[in-house]
Amino acid sequence: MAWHHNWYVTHPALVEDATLLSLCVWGRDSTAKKHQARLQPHLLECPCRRGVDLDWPPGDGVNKRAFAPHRAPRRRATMLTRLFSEVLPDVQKLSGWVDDSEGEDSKTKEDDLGHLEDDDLDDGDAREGSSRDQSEMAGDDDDDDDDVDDEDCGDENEGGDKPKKRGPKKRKMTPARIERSKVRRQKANARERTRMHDLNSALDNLRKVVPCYSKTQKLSKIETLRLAKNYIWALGEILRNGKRPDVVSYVQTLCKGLSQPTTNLVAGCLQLNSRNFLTEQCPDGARFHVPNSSFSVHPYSYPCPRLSSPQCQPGSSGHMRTHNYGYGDAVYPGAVSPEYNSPDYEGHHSPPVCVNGNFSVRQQESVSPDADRNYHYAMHYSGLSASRAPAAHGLAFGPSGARSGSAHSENVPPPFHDVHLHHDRAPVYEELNAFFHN
DNA sequence: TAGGCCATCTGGTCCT
DNA sequence: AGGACCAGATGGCCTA
Repeated sequence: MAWHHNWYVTHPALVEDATLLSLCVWGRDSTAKKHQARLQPHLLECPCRRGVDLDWPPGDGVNKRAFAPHRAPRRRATMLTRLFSEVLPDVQKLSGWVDDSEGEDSKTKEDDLGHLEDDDLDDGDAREGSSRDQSEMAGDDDDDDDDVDDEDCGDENEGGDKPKKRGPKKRKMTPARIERSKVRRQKANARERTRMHDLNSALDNLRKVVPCYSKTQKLSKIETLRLAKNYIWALGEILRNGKRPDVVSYVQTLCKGLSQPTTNLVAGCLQLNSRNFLTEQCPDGARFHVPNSSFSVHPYSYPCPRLSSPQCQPGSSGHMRTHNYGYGDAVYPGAVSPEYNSPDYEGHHSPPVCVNGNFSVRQQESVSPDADRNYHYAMHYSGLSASRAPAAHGLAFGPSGARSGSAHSENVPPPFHDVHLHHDRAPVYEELNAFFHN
């Protein structure tokens, strides 16, 4: 459904017609009705425009973004609503709450989104009312001393003889009450700010542990959540299937539902990071070979503007290379050479992600005895190549594994530090470790 | 300039 | 009463 001017147009091909209709109505053109009749079956009036005199296009000085058509995206579900609609079904399946086929999965998602779209449209009405209510509430606040009278007036205006509202009467707003209310509001605002900052900090932490991390080009909130969901899902699939994933399906899983720019970013990271894997594990290496760091296009590559930037071109001082971060010759996904000077890429903050199925354990930089007693460190799906990182290859999961991984612990980048698992999960990872190292 | 993303303010609701 | 959480509204910033 395309959005245009004052209407939702149910078919993109009708956008131009809708434009014409908009202009006719705006210009009080007599042909407006004719156009409207023709388009009627395909139009849905913008809910927030109902009952409002048309003033399109808005003149100078009018906040065009506040104007209905441009506010259309805001009718979409909020981030959390979307998140739940997208993530919850997968999480449920992953955790065994529900069991359905893959085919039904995508259908369910589409249905969910469809519901959302429908709800969004309906929401317009609700919001209109809500907005009206809010403005009335605001009016009450502004009119402080008259609020009780206003309320009574409202009743009289509507019904005349209607009985007065029952319930507690609003207390008159004295200056002291207004002041208290103000202070309360300010405190609430401060709390809300803090709360949102905490939420954002948590999201930042999440950004650091999903497969693609860049300090300067941050994933958006919703994309971070989507990628995290996909990442969890991909890891779950590996556990379920018990075999190394195909690089293509791994990338596809990670990029499922992501926007094109994010897909490019993630694919770029994985392409970069899988370089080692690709050249070592593909007998027909040419298929995935990334010659001279130029990241030539193969059937599964994604065009990444950043990767095609001059900095990334062969011969430039900033061309991308894998980077030794002090883990022997470990190659970290997202890691780039120090020679890659672009501040945009902070590959070393990315978690170890790999498509070759090798796990490794990261040890905290300095582990207190207490921490060591209570936790062992999470396994990461690592980009360590078996042949290039023999130390990592031999790591074991669980407490002993954590200790064995401490050889390079001082080099662990900060983002990994707060990732740890409780001991009661250790057997699972030991089992995993055994599997992946057989 | 439209659209995406974000921060902030705000009022409502629920809970303690 | 007050805090946590939520969602709507709004305006700023950035990018294609």
